[in-house]
Amino acid sequence: MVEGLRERKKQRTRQALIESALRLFAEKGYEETTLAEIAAQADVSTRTFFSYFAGKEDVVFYDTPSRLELAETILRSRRPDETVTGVLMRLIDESFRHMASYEDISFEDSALRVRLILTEPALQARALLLLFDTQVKLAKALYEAFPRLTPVEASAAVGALVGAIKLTVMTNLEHQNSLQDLVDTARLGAEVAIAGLRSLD
Amino acid sequence: MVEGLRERKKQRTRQALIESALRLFAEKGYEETTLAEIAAQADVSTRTFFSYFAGKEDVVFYDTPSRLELAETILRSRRPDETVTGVLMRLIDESFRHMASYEDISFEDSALRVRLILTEPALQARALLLLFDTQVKLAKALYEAFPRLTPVEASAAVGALVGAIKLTVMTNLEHQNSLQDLVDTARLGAEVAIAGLRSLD
DNA sequence: TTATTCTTTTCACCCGTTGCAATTTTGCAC
DNA sequence: GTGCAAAATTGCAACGGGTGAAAAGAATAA
Repeated sequence: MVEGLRERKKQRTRQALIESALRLFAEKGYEETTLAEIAAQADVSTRTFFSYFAGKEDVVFYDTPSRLELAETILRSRRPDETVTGVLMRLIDESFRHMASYEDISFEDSALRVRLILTEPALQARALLLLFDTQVKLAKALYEAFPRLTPVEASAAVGALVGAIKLTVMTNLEHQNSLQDLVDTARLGAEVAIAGLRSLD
Repeated sequence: MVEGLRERKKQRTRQALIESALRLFAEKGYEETTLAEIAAQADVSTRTFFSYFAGKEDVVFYDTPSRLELAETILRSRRPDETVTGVLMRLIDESFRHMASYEDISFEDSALRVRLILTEPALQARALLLLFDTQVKLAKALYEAFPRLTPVEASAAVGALVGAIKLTVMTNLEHQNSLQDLVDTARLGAEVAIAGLRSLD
C-alpha cells in the first residue's frame, strides 16, 4: 500500500473537521460556534482539533498553501521573452482559471466561505495578512525573474496590481452574482494598475 | 469649569493605560505582557481596561481615528480644477507631512510602535484591516469627488496607489534608517502606481 | 447634605489555547 | 496471531483575553 491506514484516517479526520466547521459557521455564525461543537461534530476530542489546525481561524483557510504554491510556480516559469506585465497578466489569468475549476468544493460553498471571511473581522484580518505575505513572496519572485528591476519597483508593481484587484473586487463584490462578473470586474481593476506597469517593460 | 474633574481623570487614565501598555510591550514583548500587568501599571483594575479599549490590540492603535479623519478631509477638499492624480498626490504629501510633525509622541516611540506592529502577526493583521477599511472609505470619497469615475475605477485607483506604497514601504523598511529615506522610498513606489492612474485624468 | 449619575471594582463565567501525562490505535517484526 | 515501538488521541489542569451583572465608590447638581 502506498499510504497506510494511518494516513488515510488522518485525511478523513481533517476533512471531517473542515466540513463540520464550515457547516456550523454557516449555520450559526463564526463567533457563535465553539471548538467543542466542531470537534464533537467530527467525532474527536477538542484537544485533537489542535493537532490538525493551529487555531479556529486556520480551518477556514485550509487550502491557502496550495494557492500560494501555484502563484509562485507561475511567476518562476517566466518565458525568456516575457515582459513584466506579461508575466503578471498570466498570473492573474491562471489564478482565475484555477479558481473557476474548483476541484475540492462546490461554487456555492466557495461563495459561502468568501462571504464568511468578508463578514467576520477576525477572518478578514487574517485573509489580508495571508494576502500580504503572498505579495511579499510574489514581489521577491518577480524581482528574481527580472534582475533589471529594483526591489522597490518589483514591490510597487505587485502592490499596485494586487491592491487594485483586491479593492475593486472587495468593494464591488455585492453587485456581482456570477463568477464571470467577478472575473470581469477584477480584470477592469487590473487594467488600471497594468497601465502604470508598462513603464517597467 | 469647562471640563469637569471626571473628564480630566478619564483622560489621565486613558493616557496611563496607553503608556503602560506600550512600555511593557517594548520591554517584554506583546504576547508576554498580560492585561493584568498593564492595568496594574496604570493603577486600575483589569476590568476597567475594557471600558477604555475594546481589546488588547486596540491600545496600540489608539490614534487611528484622527489619522483617518485627516485623509478624508484632504480628499473632500478637492479643488475644482484638480485631477485625480493631483488629489491623490496631495493626499500622500499631506499624510507624510502630518506623520513627520508627530505632535503627541516622539519619533523614537513612533518607530518603536511601527516595529512592534510589523513584528507581531496579530497587530500586523489588525493594521492591514484598518488600512483596508481606510481604503474603502477613500475610494468612496474619491468616487464622490469625481462623479465621472466609475466605482470600479475609483477602487482600482486607490487600491493601486495604496497597494504600491504599502508593499514598497513594508518590504524595504529594514534598509531605511531615517524618516526621509522612508518618504523617498514610498514616493518611488507611488510613482509606479500614479503612472497608471494618469489614464483616468 | 442629599440624591443622582457616572465610573470603577469584584466576581463568576465562557472560550480559545497550551503543556503534560495517560491511554489507545496503528505498523511491523517475529 | 503476539508483542512491541511509534504515533495519534484523549483528559485534565491551567492561563489569558473577554463579558455580564451587581455592588461599591466618586463626582456633580440641587
